[in-house]
Amino acid sequence: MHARRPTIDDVARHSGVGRTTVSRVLNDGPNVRPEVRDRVWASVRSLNYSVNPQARSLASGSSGLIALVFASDLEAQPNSFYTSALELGALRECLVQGRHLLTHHVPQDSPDRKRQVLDLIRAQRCQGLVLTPPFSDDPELVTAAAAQCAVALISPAPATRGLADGVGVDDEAGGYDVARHLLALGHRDFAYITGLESHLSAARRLEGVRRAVSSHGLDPAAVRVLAGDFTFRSGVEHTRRLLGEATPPTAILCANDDTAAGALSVAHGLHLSVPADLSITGFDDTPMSEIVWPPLTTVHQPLKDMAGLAVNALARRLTGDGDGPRFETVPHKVIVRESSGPPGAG
Amino acid sequence: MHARRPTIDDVARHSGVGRTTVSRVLNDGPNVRPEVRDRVWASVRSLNYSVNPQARSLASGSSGLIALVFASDLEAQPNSFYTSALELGALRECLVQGRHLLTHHVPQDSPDRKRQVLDLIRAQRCQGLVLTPPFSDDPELVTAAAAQCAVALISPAPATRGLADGVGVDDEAGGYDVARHLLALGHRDFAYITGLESHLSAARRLEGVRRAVSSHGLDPAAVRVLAGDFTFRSGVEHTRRLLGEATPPTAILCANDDTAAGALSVAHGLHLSVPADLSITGFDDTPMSEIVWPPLTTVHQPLKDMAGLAVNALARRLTGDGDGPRFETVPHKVIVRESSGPPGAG
DNA sequence: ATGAAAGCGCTAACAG
DNA sequence: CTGTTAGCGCTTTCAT
Repeated sequence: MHARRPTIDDVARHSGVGRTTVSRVLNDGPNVRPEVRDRVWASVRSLNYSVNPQARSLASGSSGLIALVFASDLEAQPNSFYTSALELGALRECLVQGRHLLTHHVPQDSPDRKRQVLDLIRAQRCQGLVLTPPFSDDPELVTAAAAQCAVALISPAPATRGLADGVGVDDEAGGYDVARHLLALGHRDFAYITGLESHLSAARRLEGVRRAVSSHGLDPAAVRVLAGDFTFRSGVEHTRRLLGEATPPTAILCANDDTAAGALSVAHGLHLSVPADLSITGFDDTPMSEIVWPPLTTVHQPLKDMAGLAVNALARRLTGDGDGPRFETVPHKVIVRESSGPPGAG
Repeated sequence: MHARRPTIDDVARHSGVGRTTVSRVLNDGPNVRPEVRDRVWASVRSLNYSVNPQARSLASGSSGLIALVFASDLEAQPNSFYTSALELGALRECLVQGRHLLTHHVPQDSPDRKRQVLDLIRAQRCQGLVLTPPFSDDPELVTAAAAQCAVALISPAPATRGLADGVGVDDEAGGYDVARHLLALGHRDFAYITGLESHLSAARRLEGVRRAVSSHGLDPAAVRVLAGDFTFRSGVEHTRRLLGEATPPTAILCANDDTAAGALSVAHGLHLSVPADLSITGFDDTPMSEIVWPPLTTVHQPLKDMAGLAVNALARRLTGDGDGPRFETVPHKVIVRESSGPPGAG
């Protein structure tokens, strides 16, 4: 397909220095005269040289690889916006850090998911792992992974926060805040469609909702809770059921935007007007919340930043920052759009 | 973090054979007695050995890397569903082929996008490249890339089909088919919101629409054409303008689902009912088309399969299949949902 | 059918 | 500041 690529020795010869010096220049090492440095870079450009990453990894014993692991199925495209946002954020930070990103999708429910993750580290020689929910909630998995390489967690449960670095919003507060928003609008009768129960971060959102309800002097047990799974479909099914009841809730809070979109869809099908007849809220503030009609009131989560911070934490760790595991809370924000309003306006 | 990993020599010693034999077993090579083969595999398992991919690449001179290149910005998440589908399809086939996928996002409008793509090949030692639109339409880029490594194109324009392998639906026929669907419903007055003009595959959809209109005895020049860019936003803006005209069209065809979602959103904002007052169609059949209300009539494109076939073509090429460039047409299908119906029903 | 030897291109001590 | 010397773990001739 093409001629032999120039090697580091070609550059050394071309610029009249030793191979080690070229290596130093390439790696921004110390102890090289500026003059020589320039000469070497000139040779690099003129020969159109670029280091062979495989050779570098082998020699340095460091692959530079970071894996981003999602719990999903290769067949499905669950929460495309959610995963894309994380991936983009991770990719960008990897670029900055001079590392490479491997994206991996591991079946949610696979019994040997732990094995699959560990195999990924082993087989690819990954040096860092970004674990997303619900993997980031699993102390056993996190412990096993952390024994093999650096680990950073997206939205980890409190139980795993001591085991590895982590980034996330205060999910409980996020739930509390949306619920307060609805209470302020006058709502008193709520339903909450949860995410998969294994995703603890989403479960904490419900706790926040309950706290808000309590703080308003209402009975938190009166919040109807339905077990969803983050999908559009689960939003559809549960909302259909809820709206078939004798006294449907006036507001449905959903564990994420996809679920809320499903709820919205059912409301339309029944010719209800949102928010006059029913308020609906999501979580995440993915682009989906602006795409549906009416645009969703939701809780913003800075997903790209979170992934970037996770990669950054890994990079720090890999270059020898020896602190204990640190959890970084990033700010969330209730974004009020048109899917929420005062109840009974219809 | 952990002890030294076992190397091929450890396995050789453990199973009492030479290093070369182990390598043969690992690579399914010939000339190994079944008995020995079994013994080696047993050692591999018992030592929990796995090959070091970096060392293998270096020694064999083959990285096993395939890059999937998107024209987009790291900041934006354009067509998340579209890119996710392609990525998932490519990932799955890479798994089958024992190769690794590198996903790359190159700024659309970057003047040195060609350089960026070529640098990717050079710097990462990629052996194969999957190019998506509009990169797959650019003969200069494709030619330059094909000189460096194997290339496969997603939805290439006719002009690039002779330069590398390609996969895609018949876009012209897709446009024709949706338009026929609307004509059959009784529509006579159309608007078409295009994608970026550099994406030739989307432009061919418009040609198909025009052909359908002509074949119905209507003037194809009467189709109002608006220059969009595949985004939700462009759907919003153009639809707002269209519906402000004295005689708005009865049907708006969009270059993709995102744009159609934007059109839908405007219709809702104006309290028009879809499809009674206005029919709207998309293209791609991403999950978005089922998420919006009403669900979109659209043209299905088997994106995951397309990406898989592209990777497969690369793999064949890399293992020495010396045919000329082959373009594979995959089937499209009009999916009729509720965003299209007879005009004037409102 | 198997093994010995020679690198792949690079980084990393260690000498100067 | 700079070069010399060893490998990193694997595949690949080439003998046997």
